[in-house]
Amino acid sequence: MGRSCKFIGMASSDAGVRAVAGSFGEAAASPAASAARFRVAVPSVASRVAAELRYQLAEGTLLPGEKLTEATIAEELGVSRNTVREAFAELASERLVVRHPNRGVFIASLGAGDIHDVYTVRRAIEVSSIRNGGSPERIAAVRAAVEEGRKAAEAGDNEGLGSANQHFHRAIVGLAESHRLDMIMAQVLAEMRLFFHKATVDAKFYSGWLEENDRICTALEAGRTEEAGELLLAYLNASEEKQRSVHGE
Amino acid sequence: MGRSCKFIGMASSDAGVRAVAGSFGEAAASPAASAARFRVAVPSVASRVAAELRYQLAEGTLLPGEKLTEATIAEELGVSRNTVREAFAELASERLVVRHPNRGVFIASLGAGDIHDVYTVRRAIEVSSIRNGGSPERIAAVRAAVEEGRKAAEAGDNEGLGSANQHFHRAIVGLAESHRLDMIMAQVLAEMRLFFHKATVDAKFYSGWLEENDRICTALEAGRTEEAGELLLAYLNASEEKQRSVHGE
DNA sequence: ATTCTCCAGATTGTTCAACGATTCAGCATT
DNA sequence: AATGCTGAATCGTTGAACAATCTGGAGAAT
Repeated sequence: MGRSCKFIGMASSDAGVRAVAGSFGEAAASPAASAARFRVAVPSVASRVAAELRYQLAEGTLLPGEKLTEATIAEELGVSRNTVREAFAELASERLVVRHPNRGVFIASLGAGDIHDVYTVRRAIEVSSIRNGGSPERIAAVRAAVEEGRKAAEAGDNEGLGSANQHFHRAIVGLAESHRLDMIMAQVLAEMRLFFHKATVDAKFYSGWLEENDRICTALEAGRTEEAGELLLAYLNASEEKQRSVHGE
Repeated sequence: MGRSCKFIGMASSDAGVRAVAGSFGEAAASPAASAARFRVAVPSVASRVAAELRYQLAEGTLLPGEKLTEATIAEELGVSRNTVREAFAELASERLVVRHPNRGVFIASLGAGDIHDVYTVRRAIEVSSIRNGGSPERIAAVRAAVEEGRKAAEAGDNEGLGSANQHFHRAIVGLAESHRLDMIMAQVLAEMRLFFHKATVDAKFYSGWLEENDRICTALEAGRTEEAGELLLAYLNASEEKQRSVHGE
């Protein structure tokens, strides 16, 4: 019986579209796709299920370590078990869930080692991106993220503050104008979001990096990319240290 | 009717195992998995199908742009269409195939833009890894890859030469001891393999980088990581340029 | 009391068959 | 030549089924 598909449209911002965006994002790559450039992006049901789960995951409805039962989710969302399975495959490829053969899929949880690992990736791609500078437009995007953070701070919007920080770092990676780097960064940030629910938004946690971001951005605008890279690196190291202290060990 | 599963075991070296390795590779991350640490790694059928396709892809049996029909492959490999579908999802997440909704999946092909993109990723993670040095064991692994290349050159083994080069660069990323960076590198290399079939192994293509690798490795061993990074960066830039010239535009 | 064996219940992995939806190519129409 | 239609092929999704595997506990053995 076809149910009401109540989860349509509540996809998590960009995640839901990405799966489909990938199918026409490489217009230059596949000649056959050049004709259908403006295809209407209607994500498959599987992708929407994945998006819904991503949403609940970012929202904190689903907690790390929790088990996801195929049948349950299939019924809850009114889709076939097979479709849920495809959604799981999608999420597993993003490391948001872990598959244990014959046991099921569990929401991923970052261990102490993973924290260092994630920050290693961030150091690699963020510092590399900023050291090579970027077009004026891309630099402007970085500045915009700094402004966004400042406004959120003034408004006392803690939620917006965290999101602005993510925009800042995403904008930095954006300097490189590399689709693949953007994807990697998005994935890493998604993994970290999973984690932030433990280290609940700590007021002190965000203190300080507002001006830090400003300084980094200023150095970047002035063309002192080497200095910007150093500042960013220092920030990432400090951030990792903070995370580690918050998260035991 | 259960067929003979003739493709069991012919998985492409590491690719086939990786999907499963991921399910118990994070022993520290998921506490629940600690008990079943030594589980026998029997990849699911879907993973084996994916491995088989990866193999044919690396082998050149399947060419970029080619279409993969679900039903055909399902019959050829004696598995269900649904399973093939899961395999496709796996490959799509690795960018080895591209999904066109309602049209099918096609073997990915790298365009001019993708080349630059891929090299941007490599510059970011390889240079970052080498600049931070690494443990003696990891450095020894880099040296081993250089030796492997030298021996292959002496033996006139062109095939082994290319593979040694990949080992070299993988060893460099290995310096960072980051599982995620390793995965990213493996994926990027897999993508490039797809591409090399066009720029058929050109003798001149490999000329020069043998000593280049040696010099990079020597600098690394001497602790001159900054210099090693510069050399590596120069190599990557030159390599990208070569690729671009070979590949039109 | 601890360990071992074994069994029943639950969940996953995989297959199969079916149906609507979408695309594509060829042909007819204007 | 451009447009619109029709039919075949393929994809997306569903639902049901079955074997394989895991889980947890009851009972037996030490």
